[in-house]
Amino acid sequence: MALSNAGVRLIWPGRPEPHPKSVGELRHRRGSDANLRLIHGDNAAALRVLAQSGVRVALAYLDPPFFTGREHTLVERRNGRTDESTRAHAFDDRWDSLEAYLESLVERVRLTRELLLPEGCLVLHVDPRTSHYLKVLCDEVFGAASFASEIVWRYRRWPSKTRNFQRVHDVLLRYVRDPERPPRFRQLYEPLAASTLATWGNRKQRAVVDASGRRVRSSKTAEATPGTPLGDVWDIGIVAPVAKERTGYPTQKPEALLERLITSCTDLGDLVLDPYFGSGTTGVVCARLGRRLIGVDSNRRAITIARRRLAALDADPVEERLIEPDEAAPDEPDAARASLSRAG
Amino acid sequence: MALSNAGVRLIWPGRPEPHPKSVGELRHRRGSDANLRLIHGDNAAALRVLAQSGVRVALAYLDPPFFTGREHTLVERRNGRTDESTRAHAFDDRWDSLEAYLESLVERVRLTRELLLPEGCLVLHVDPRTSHYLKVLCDEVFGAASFASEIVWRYRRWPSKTRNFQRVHDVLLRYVRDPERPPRFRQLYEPLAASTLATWGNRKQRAVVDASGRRVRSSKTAEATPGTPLGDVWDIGIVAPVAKERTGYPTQKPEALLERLITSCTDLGDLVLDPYFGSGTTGVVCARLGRRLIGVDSNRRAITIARRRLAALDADPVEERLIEPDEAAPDEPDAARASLSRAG
DNA sequence: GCAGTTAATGAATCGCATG
DNA sequence: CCATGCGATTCATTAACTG
Repeated sequence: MALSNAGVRLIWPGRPEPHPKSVGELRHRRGSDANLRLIHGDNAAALRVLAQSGVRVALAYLDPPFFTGREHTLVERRNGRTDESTRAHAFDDRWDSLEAYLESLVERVRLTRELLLPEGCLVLHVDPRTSHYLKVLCDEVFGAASFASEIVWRYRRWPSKTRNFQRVHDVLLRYVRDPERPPRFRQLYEPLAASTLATWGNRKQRAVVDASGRRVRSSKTAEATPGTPLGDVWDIGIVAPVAKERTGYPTQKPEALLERLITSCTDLGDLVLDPYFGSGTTGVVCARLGRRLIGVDSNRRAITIARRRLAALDADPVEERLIEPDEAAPDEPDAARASLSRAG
Repeated sequence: MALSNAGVRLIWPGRPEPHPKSVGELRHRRGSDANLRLIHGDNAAALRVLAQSGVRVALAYLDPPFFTGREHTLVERRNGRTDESTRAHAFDDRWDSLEAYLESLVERVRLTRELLLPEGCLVLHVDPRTSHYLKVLCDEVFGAASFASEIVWRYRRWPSKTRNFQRVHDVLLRYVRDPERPPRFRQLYEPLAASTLATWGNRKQRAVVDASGRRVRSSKTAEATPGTPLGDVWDIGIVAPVAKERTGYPTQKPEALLERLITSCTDLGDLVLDPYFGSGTTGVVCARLGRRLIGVDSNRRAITIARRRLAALDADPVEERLIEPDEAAPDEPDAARASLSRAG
């Protein structure tokens, strides 16, 4: 039986219907490499502008706030050391209610879906305390048949004292745009299980069937196996607190995680979208793997950190500022601008 | 912010309100060890009877059908070989709709919750395609604050050809009865990560904090570490097709999985409830670990297989037959009885 | 009737964990 | 080291409905 969720719906008092909004415009600021676009502004508004301009992406990776109820800050890092004096606002993860949080996210998911190529996919990175609500809502947006995978990212961290199992995983919900069409997918492999290796070495097995067509046994072949096809539970270390990879931006995701996702779900030259760009790990991996990118973040410092990381890879991303239709000033001077000039 | 789901509710046309039903009665059949009770009959009806008799359990493990849309069968196994000629009905996993499936399960969850000790917990073992709907519904039954863990069971299996990540995990949703009270919990440990072992060996680390109370570094201590506290992602092998552990019953769960759960969530002598008993793996582990058990299954062959497995451990479980109030015959003869007599 | 959609059936598959 | 069995796979095909 195909999983159909027709009729099952998540509701709450005052849940709004989606409705169109007027779009803003993008103003170019600096940079020369149009394969890497960083957009400073509200992501919902940016997604509307991008939709109107006809942009279509192979992969959208969304790493939104996790409903922690906290305001998250970032620290400057110089020579691998944090400088506490420069602690600044990164993003606000305080919400009036679970409903408000879900509404905000599902609106972005809905807008992002419009930007997917027919063979494209969306990956929503969340926490196992909210993933279930979001899965139900995303099933409503995409249709349950478009659900592809619940990817479990298993990491290791400093244990906390609790009368419960340590929470050591995040959840990545993957949806394809069109379930009828084979999605972009490159088969990756992981090492064989120890027991298989012990029994079979790295030789492929072949099923042996008898005259009546029933299988009787397996046999070893001369062919070497590349490993077992990659599963949906990924054991990847977090970015260690002292790692060189650290940017000082909170909730930074490891490059290995993004690399696996981008390699699996896109081809060389494909366009990747990240509406919650943060310190730009997605951008770094895209630059390294030859994928094009659009990253959006409402925080000026995030854009600056991402720009520096990309500059270190000899990339010069185009930077744009989103002008929303109701903004009075055409291109207001903002406080961060001076510091950016120094940085650039 | 504590996760509150007040106001968010899963609905569908015709979703029923829970309502009380008249209870049946249990009729004793055979067996002498009242620490192990096997009940043959509909589990919802059995849960009502148990509630009325005042039974309270420390752990309820529910392993319901996974919404596969198939009828599952079992085969006889003699000397580790399957005999195809004896293929028989095990359980029916065909449903009119997702709604019907959810309704059936959530009713059992609601009834099971009533049987939990204040410090007890319920674990619902499901599939990542339905886990999200069930989590939303269970949050409604228990309150979101009672949600303890999403446990991910990662296993290894034969890969299938698909343009997607191989699905290699199940989900176990754990809820505590009373979030205000410390639940039964025994801290288990797993081996340290390879990188930790390389740096620290098996010595415990101690956080070193400076005068201002901020942590500056860690130091090695003389104390040996028992490992890292057990996480919520469990890597446990499936029961191999040729393993001695195999019963011939479909969807059999490995003893290692139940052992970890039961050891963590119960003390010696505690009562465990399994309303979807199947071939009785929960019972085998309970008998081995000195826990008491109530297992319920509507399939006569399942009860028979479970009884045999327990007999092999020198246990003689009490077997009961549930008589529902609307049943005409007081204790009807059933076909399986003769074969059971031979077995017993 | 016929096209279109859905459900049931059959075939292919190879890594895993025993014995 | 070698033999063994198989699937809470997935994919393709056929059969059975529906309008």
